[in-house]
Amino acid sequence: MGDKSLRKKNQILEAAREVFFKRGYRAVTMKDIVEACGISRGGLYLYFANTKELFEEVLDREYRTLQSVLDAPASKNANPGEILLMYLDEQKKEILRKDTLAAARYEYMFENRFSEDGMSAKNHFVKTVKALEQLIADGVAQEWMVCESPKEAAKNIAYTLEGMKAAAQTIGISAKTVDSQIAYIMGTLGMVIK
Amino acid sequence: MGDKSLRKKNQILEAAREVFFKRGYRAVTMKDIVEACGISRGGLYLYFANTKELFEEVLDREYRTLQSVLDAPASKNANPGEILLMYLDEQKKEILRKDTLAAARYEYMFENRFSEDGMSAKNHFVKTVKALEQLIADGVAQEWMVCESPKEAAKNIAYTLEGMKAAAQTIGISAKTVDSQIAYIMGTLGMVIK
Amino acid sequence: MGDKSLRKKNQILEAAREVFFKRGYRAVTMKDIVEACGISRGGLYLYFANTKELFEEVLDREYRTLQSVLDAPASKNANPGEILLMYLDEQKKEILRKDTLAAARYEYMFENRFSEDGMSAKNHFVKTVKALEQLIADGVAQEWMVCESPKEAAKNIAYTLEGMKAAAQTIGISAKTVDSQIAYIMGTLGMVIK
Amino acid sequence: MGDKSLRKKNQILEAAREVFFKRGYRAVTMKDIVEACGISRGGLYLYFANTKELFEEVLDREYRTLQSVLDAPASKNANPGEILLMYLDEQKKEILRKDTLAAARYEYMFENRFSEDGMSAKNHFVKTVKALEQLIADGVAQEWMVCESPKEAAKNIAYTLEGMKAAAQTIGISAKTVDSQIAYIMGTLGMVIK
DNA sequence: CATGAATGAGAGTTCATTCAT
DNA sequence: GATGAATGAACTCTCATTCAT
Repeated sequence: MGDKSLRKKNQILEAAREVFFKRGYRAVTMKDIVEACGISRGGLYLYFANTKELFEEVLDREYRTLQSVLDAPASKNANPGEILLMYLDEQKKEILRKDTLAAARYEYMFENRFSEDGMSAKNHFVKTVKALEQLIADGVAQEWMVCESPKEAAKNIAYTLEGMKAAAQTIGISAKTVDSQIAYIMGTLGMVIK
Repeated sequence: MGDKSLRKKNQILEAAREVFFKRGYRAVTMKDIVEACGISRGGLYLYFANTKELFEEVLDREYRTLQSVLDAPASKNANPGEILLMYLDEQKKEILRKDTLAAARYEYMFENRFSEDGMSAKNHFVKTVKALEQLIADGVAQEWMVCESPKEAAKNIAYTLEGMKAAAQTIGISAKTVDSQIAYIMGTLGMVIK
Repeated sequence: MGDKSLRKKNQILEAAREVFFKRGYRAVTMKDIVEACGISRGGLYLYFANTKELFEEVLDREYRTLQSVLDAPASKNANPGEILLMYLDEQKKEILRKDTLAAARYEYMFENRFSEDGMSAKNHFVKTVKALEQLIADGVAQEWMVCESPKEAAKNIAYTLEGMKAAAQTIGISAKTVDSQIAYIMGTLGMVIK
Repeated sequence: MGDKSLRKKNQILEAAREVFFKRGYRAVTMKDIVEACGISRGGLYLYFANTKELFEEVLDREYRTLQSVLDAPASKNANPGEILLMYLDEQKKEILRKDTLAAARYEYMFENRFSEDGMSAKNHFVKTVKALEQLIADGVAQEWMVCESPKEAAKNIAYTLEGMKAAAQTIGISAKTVDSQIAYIMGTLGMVIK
């Protein structure tokens, strides 16, 4: 695939992200995409066979962008508690951001829940839990935190965040609620937000 | 609407539940329902105008069934901690049950997240949180539990459960994980499962 | 058909007239009629097999009502010119009346233009032309009017009225226009409206 | 829209005209058109959204064709009386032609009598009346005709023609009758057909 | 590579008509 | 006679997908 093709593909993905954000996953038709990115009907099929394939690439790009933020070694001189707080603040932004693909992602995952396609989401989850567990274990070792089962605590944080994300897309959630949940989580680990 | 009509309506709702469970919300067409309950194309329209209306009634029935379990005064001689545990066990069943409408429910909620139709879900959530808060407050007052902010703890439980429900429908969750999360929750409230 | 049946039939016809007036001929469904007269779906079929049959009876009733007005010997002491004017005034009312079945009648006639069903309309037209011709011939004989070919004059009046009726149902017509056309017609017969 | 598209559109319009002529306006379905012009179901929708849109374009074409005949400067060396006669002869052909859209046009107009869509018909009528009025005024000025109110005479001609057109589609009309009506009209203007 | 007209399957919906009660 | 639930054919319209240019 040439350079020109790659640029075109990126154009499509950007326009598609907008469409998926606005209309979710299932409601989106190839026609919608075609209209949104001003490409020809047949032309789109040269790059993507269907909306599923398209969405998967959109999601991939999204994950990569998010991951790069999270993996950044911004934690040089920070203690585990500070790092955890930074992570939770990042998640807060994600929960509350307006132009999220979260709803579309859920739709996609529900649709493909019996197939293998949800694996990348699962891997992402497992990875996150492990990182959190390590963080908490470190926090306990360095006596910043109090926790008997870092593994369960990590999972609990992950599920709580997942629950807030789902709620944000369905029944709604306020910034204040997210804040107080963050404070509560920190509290269960024996830390207090200054 | 006569007695016979009501019976028919119930038949349709039962068949429809099966279809929604199998295929989610959006993928379901009136034709699917028609074929599932051996009624004529036009006949179905005598009872329901579209899949949305149908699904809302299916969901209503579902809520009523669940609610009746929760509202049951099974708590006569139980202390707050025992009641909470019973509630969490009930939720565990719901999280793990195979024939759940959860995925379809999420699809429905995402689809209608900007309209008023999601309100019943929100009310259900708020109600649950209030009940949990009361339970924890009682538990603290009777010195069964330790908790500085019952309100946040209640919300935390609700979001954790929501996160596990969402996870169950997407990346999957094991009974063991649910059990250990229940234990962890009880632990944060200063209780230990025997 | 018993007395009760006849009453029921009349009820249906009255409700049906309203429906045909409001929605024209073709747009009307048996369902519309059923809903308008509060009879059962199957019940309606005991009296009328379809909307065509129904409309024909509604039209028949209408003709009979109109005819009775026109045939009335209101012309005792009137001269032919006065009678003609009276007739034209009657037609003016018909042209301008709001609750006319004219549009539905046209629809019906166009629909059935190749069948025998339009004959009653044709008979009605021929009868009217003959009466007008006689009137004009009398007027000429008694030297109230001037006309070389009463037959053509009569037809001309009939077609002009028909044209105004059609116009009233499509592009609209004002009372003033009808008035001036009546005056013009009288003028062509050498008469002047005082 | 390319050249090929335009040709296709014209093909559709021609096939559609045939269908509308045969079956009127309301009875025509998109399926009828599809079958008549050997196009695919979806293909037709690329050009026309519904039968109304289609019929309006068919009618437009028709009007344009008719108009071009009337606007032709065939009147170089003709006096007003001769022009009027030519016009009436043209109308005679229209009244009597077998493959006319008149019936469908009436159906369409009745159907849309309360909307703005009937306006083009009204404009057409008004335009015709004005042209006739001018013709008669000229005829009177040049002493070919005798008429006290050219405006009313013009309207009378228009309504008479309209009446004959309607009659042709419903109760029928013979060539002889149209001829004698033309003669009568000329007579009322003080002219005699040689 | 790129285009966009064309296809046809299939969804939603309505209605005349029937028939067991 | 009277009811109204049930039927199934038919209609409108949309969309993923193909294919000649």
